[in-house]
Amino acid sequence: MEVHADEEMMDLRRGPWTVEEDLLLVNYIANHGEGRWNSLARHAGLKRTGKSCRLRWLNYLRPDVRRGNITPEEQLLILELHSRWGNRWSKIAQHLPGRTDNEIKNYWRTRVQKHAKQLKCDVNSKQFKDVMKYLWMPRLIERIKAASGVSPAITGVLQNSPSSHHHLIVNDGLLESSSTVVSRPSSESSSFGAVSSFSESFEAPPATVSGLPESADSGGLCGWPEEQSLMSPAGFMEFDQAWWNGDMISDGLWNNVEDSSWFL
DNA sequence: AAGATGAACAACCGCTCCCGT
DNA sequence: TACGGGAGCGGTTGTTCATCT
Repeated sequence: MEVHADEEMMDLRRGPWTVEEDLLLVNYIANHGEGRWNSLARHAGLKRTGKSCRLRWLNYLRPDVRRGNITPEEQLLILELHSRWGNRWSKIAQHLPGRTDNEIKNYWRTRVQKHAKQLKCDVNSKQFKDVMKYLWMPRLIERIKAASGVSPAITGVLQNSPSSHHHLIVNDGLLESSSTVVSRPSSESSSFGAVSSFSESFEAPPATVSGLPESADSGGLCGWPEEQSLMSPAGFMEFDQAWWNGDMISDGLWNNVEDSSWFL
């Protein structure tokens, strides 16, 4: 390949890193710190480009890199921050300590885009954003609550949420106050079947939360702080009305949602 | 048991921006 | 001010591993 002629001339390695290469890089940085990556690569005795060394260090070898599954809290943050900033992976990663932009990008592509594909809609479409906002994120919140109560990350998302909020649902034609929300009116009747429960009584959030933007620019799905929160009563009522009218999510889309448990 | 398929993740590529000269 | 090198970012590709048939 023409493109790699220079690298081949300089006998530069490509592809997966070996244990020996990792050790060389880690030891060099431990002794000399990070520096100019090209010269670092040379001085460390690595036959790699500076770029490759930087990527390996930042995404894999750095001691504070978190490994393992993306937690529901992190998923929720990613959904929210992506809705706010789009594909600004590094910016999003800044708010998920220990996670790299690459990891978040991969998560988005493999999980989120897959779900959009399953639902047969574009990941950037209003439809899919509604599914995220009204189905996926509530489910995540429910899971987080069930697992361990309200986490610091989640309280940040819920910064604008009321400390206690009951949601009106319709079940078999009866209005009742409940924490159960998000289900679909059946095609034959206007009743909600209970699907998920959340938002019942989140603790009052702290004034500031680490790991969250100090100044939000455009408002995301939850839209803190300046946009109306999903968790706010007004947000629910707006959603309810649209849902009741049947124009929130199309039947076809709903069938796809119903058929899958992907948002868990 | 073996091949096919898909998901998850690691790594690379090209572009842009920034900064020093 | 223009230019060149380094660094960072987002998109894309390649590889590995697990699951399915």
